[in-house]
Amino acid sequence: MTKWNISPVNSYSYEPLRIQVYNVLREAIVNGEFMPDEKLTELEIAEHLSVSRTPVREAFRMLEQEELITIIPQQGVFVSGIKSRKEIDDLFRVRVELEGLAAYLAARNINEEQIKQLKKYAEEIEQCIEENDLKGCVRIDIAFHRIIKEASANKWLERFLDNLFMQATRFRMKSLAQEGRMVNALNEHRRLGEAITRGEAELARRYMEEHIQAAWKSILAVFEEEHKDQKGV
Amino acid sequence: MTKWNISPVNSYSYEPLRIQVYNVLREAIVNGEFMPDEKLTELEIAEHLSVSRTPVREAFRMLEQEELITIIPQQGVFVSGIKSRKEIDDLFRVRVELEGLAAYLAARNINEEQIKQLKKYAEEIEQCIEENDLKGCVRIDIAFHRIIKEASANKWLERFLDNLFMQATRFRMKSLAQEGRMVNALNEHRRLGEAITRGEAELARRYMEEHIQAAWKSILAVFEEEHKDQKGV
DNA sequence: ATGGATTTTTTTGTTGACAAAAGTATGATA
DNA sequence: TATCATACTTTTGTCAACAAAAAAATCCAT
Repeated sequence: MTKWNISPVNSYSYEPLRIQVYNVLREAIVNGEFMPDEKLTELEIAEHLSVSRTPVREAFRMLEQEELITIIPQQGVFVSGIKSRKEIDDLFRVRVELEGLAAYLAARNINEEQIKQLKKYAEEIEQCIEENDLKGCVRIDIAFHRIIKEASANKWLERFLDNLFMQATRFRMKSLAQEGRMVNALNEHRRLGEAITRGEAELARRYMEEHIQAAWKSILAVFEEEHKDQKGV
Repeated sequence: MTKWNISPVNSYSYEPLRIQVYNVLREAIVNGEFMPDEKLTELEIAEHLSVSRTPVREAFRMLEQEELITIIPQQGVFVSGIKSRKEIDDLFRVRVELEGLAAYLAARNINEEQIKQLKKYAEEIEQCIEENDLKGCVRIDIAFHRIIKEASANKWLERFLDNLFMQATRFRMKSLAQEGRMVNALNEHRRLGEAITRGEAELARRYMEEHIQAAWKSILAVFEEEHKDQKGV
């Protein structure tokens, strides 16, 4: 039973099992613990986590709405995977728009506490780059975007960005690993953070749009590289 | 047992019960069959639809991800309702952006079949206005936006717009019922449809943004009217 | 009557059992 | 050997029963 490395659920938690199972599975999918297109069977997951099928089924229904899995009735549950260039384009086309809006709103709403955090991350990421700490970079990149998302203080925007973010996560590491991408991202973050801090909303939006577009291009490059000898398969 | 007027499920359908229940409940919520903040108990819904609690529970998990209901663990399921001005603002702030993007993409992707439909709706809505047929207007307004959404051919955009659209539906009727709003909406639709048909993407985006902003203002007016003597309650 | 503790009822959370469909293996026939 | 029908296994869909928590009702003391 060591097929997967997924955290157990906590029997002493007051949270319903379905929510714990949901969290465990979401993490596992986002972190690539399950392979894309892999079939997840209720019983197997349930036994791994030592719960019955019911909470697993309910967790599946929740994950389905976020496109992390695909449920085909009477057949089963399959892990979603980004498989075509169009899917990447669809994802980033929307992300450019929504992250841009988030930056715009953040520049108008951000409070002192959040500004302080933004500055802290700016310093930390600089250090990560010096040490060539890829994982640290990814962690801070995520935190940076989270602050802006929260500062936008718009429920729908936050929800949608969460969805898109999870989908993009699998690519983030590979993208940042590219030569020069990390340093570019740092610079993009810096001027973006400054624009938000100064409350220049339209400028912040433009910088964010350019930042996401750069990430888009970078991820496409990774994708094309991975698929260059699989054309027409 | 005539508390609600909700459609029964079809025992001969091949669709799993959870999906049928989900569809029934979604329609009921969007059409205002349930009151906002009303508590839905599993057993009551199950008995109404002559199914067991299991498919009802699974339908609840699906509806939760769309914010149509709020689930509080160990307490129950409550119908969501738009209750504050900020919630309307949050909704429309994002909708302006996403509908605008949809119009932009539609102008670049739309096919002959969809153009024909767009023109058909333009004629039909004119007739509805003459006959002062409010329900017809709403129906066509929905169809009009659906065509543009589908023409955008972006999975994420379509999903998010669906979510926002459902939330806005409860207000749509009241908004269009306002003096002059129907005629304005018609004109906005017309120039928007023409821009899309001609493939003028940036123009289509601007027209759509203005159209959604007008709807926003109109809905705010309705909302303020309804709450003008409830300040500070 | 009012407030608070206690019992009763209702409702949610979880489980295991059964039915039905899909998937897999077996075997006969050409 | 390939193909098709049949039996077998696995997996999903649904249900009913039980456990535990929350909500409601009852009772008592003031």
